[in-house]
Amino acid sequence: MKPITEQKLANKNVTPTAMRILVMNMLLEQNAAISLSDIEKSLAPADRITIYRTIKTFEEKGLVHVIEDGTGAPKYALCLEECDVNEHHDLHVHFNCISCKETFCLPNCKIPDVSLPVNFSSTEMNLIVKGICDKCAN
Amino acid sequence: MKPITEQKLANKNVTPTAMRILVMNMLLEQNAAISLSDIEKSLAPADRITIYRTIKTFEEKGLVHVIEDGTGAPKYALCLEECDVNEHHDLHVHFNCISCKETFCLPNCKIPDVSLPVNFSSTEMNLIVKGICDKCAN
DNA sequence: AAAACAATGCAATGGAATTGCATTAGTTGG
DNA sequence: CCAACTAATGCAATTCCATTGCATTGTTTT
Ligand SMILES: [Mn+2]
Ligand SMILES: [Mn+2]
Ligand SMILES: [Zn+2]
Ligand SMILES: [Zn+2]
Repeated sequence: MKPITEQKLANKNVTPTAMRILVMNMLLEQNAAISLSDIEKSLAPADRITIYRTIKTFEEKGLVHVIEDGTGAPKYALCLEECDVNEHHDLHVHFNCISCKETFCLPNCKIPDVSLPVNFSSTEMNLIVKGICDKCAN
Repeated sequence: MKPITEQKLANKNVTPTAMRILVMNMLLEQNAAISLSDIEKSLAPADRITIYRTIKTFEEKGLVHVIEDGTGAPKYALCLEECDVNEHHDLHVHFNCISCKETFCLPNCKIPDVSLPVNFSSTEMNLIVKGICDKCAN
């Protein structure tokens, strides 16, 4: 097992089983967010439900965050270290390229403050930008 | 048929059938976005698939916009007049209250500009804010 | 009225999320 | 090391929702 994989799992008290190591390694290799079925295909013939539960566990433990990019299929990407069981802190923008269909985390692109109507208070924000990514820009 | 209902449908060249009038009236009564199953329950025993196709038609014709609020069930709300077949122009923030679970359009709350990384360009943005709404505030 | 087109209702399909449960692997106290 | 317990897995089954096919019905056009 790569040391980084081991560390990621250990940091969040997730016991490093074979499947979890496979999924974590796959997540570490990505430069875009991936869907459950992406993982299933890549890890076939591994059991679909075990993958599902692995991702659920990762999500609960603050290892990955879900990105609803409007394409129908939720995508997953590794969290920053600061995330934990109780709260995710990925307050960055997510970008869905309408050309290559990839969804990226933009960790340096923070969600700006918005002034809500009076008596509304916010605990969480989610900004999806659609457009053309750098690789697809002509 | 209420004149406003008739007008909404006529404006977008949607022929006013019985089902479409029912659904449009229901949408007009709401002060929060509603899901397909909300409509189904409210209009029971009307045919589920016809409701589904009605909403699809409304969406395509620029009568309603979809809100993916992260709750799993897509919500629908009436568009502003400026929306049309080719493009929706509802660039406002959507708010999902974690207390009452309702999802609201905040038409006066525009999505702020974000500075994307170099060579990324945006065509569309979607901002969901979660928190406590005015009615649920302490 | 006939033909053409649009909308509907019901059946059927398809896909993905979720759960139940029996089995297997891993951990811990004695 | 063994028994007892807990965690993780694999497979079947369920549930839920979106979507399509098709025959029927309603509407518009000529
Ligand atoms: Mn992210
Ligand atoms: Mn809206
Ligand atoms: Zn791209
Ligand atoms: Zn509320």
